Amino acid sequence: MTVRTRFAPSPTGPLHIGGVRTALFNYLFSRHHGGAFLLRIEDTDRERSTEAFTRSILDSLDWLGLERDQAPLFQSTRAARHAEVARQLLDAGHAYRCYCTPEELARMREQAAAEKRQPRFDVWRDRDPAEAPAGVSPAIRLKAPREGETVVEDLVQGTVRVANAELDDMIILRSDGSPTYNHSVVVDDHDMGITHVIRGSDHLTNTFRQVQIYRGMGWELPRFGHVPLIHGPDGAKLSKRHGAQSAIEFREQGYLPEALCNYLLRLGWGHGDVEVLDRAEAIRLFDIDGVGRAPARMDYAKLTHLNALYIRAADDDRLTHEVLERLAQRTDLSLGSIAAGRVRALMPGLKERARTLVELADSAAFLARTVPLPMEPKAAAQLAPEARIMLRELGQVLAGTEFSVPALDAALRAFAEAKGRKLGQVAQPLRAALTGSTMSPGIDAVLVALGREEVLARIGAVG
RNA sequence: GUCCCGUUCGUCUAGAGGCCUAGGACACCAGCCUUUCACGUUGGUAACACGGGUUCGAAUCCCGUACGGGACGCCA
Repeated sequence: MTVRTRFAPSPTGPLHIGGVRTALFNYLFSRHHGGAFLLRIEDTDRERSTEAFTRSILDSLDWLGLERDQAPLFQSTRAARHAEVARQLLDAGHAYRCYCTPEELARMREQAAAEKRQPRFDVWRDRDPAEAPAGVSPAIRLKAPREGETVVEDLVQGTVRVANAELDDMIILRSDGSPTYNHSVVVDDHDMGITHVIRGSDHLTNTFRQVQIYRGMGWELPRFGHVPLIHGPDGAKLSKRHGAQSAIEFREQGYLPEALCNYLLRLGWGHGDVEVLDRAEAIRLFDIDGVGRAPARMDYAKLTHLNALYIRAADDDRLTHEVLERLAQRTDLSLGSIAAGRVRALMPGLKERARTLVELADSAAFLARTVPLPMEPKAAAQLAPEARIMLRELGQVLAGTEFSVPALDAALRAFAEAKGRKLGQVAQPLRAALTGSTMSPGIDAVLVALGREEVLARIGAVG
């Protein structure tokens, strides 16, 4: 049997971090087993679903490199098929028409709560349809079994069982003829030939009821795998105050997609002591049975650490492109081809020090400034009168030095020695003059990236 | 409230009855490296929720308790 998985988001918001992980697990699982990974957009809630969110989700999946094997299926196009299946269930006696009003349902809910049991909503289950009130269009309810138990062999949660007496008769077709979530999911998963349903564990209890539809239709069950949810650092539901939540936000905050995927993969799944895995390794090693059962907390610090690793390993041209795009958003810089060249030239030194693309761009900003540079207070402190005098002399030396790292390094050391100073006492004022900061990549690399003309201009501006 | 699921360092995890004096990673602390900041490197603090069983032996199996999460919609 060829494995077919799917990711089925509803376009009522951007792709959430939990969704990213669910999509990733589905993707990795299908790739690991040489199967297919499909996408279904669950846009049956016409009120809240938007095209913009659909696009946004698609963009995020592309950004993450989770490519699908077929064009997405839009659930809203399948209403007729859902109704058809509901009709078949009705004809086969597995479902019935329910004429309850919302008020009656509320009353049943209350009563069940008072009796400390689950509501069943089954008053029309055995009632004569002839008693149906005129002018009320019925919803269609599934007949849940009353005796025995339903057992789900979950790939993640293990054997999960519930007494059938706990099950209610859920609605599969609303009174307006539209399908409910639990119904359309089953029909679509079946029709799409999905073999493995990997989704958030918030759907686990739905599964017991969905199973009844498969049984009623005589369809083969897919395997289920319910992965635990992601919580915020404090164990509570992930919320805005914790930090980024959607793929878009992580992207904006300068995280690389491969770092986010690596982090999310390791969250709730482990393979020995392996912490860093690229996509190929992930596909090779991932399997659903290795996923833990307990919810995991989001740890932004660990993600950031992983991101730093991936930035260091990333291609310089790619990073330069990302940085220039971010710098272009800023109004305090003069970004031209010269500055772009400097960014590219200094990228090897810059990327060693940045944990996110935001930090990387910030650290490169000085390359796109014009004199006089804005000075951080600590940098200004490096430029005492005698330091300025020293820099003027140093400028004269640099005017005649070859602009290569070895030559500049030698020149700087010779200069410091001649002045009876430590190298740091020369490098720090120079760094301040050139960058406006006390932190930067190695000073030789900065000199080379800036070029002689700009270096002398910046030294002149503080002298 | 009812049902389902879970619980190893602060966090993510390794661990499938003896290999555990419980390993790794992040974070934290200290040292080294050093032209700054990082990186790197060396070392350190730190966990089997609790209580009963089973067993020669339990982090690993069973039961209970506590705590946490999820689900209980004509939402998805």
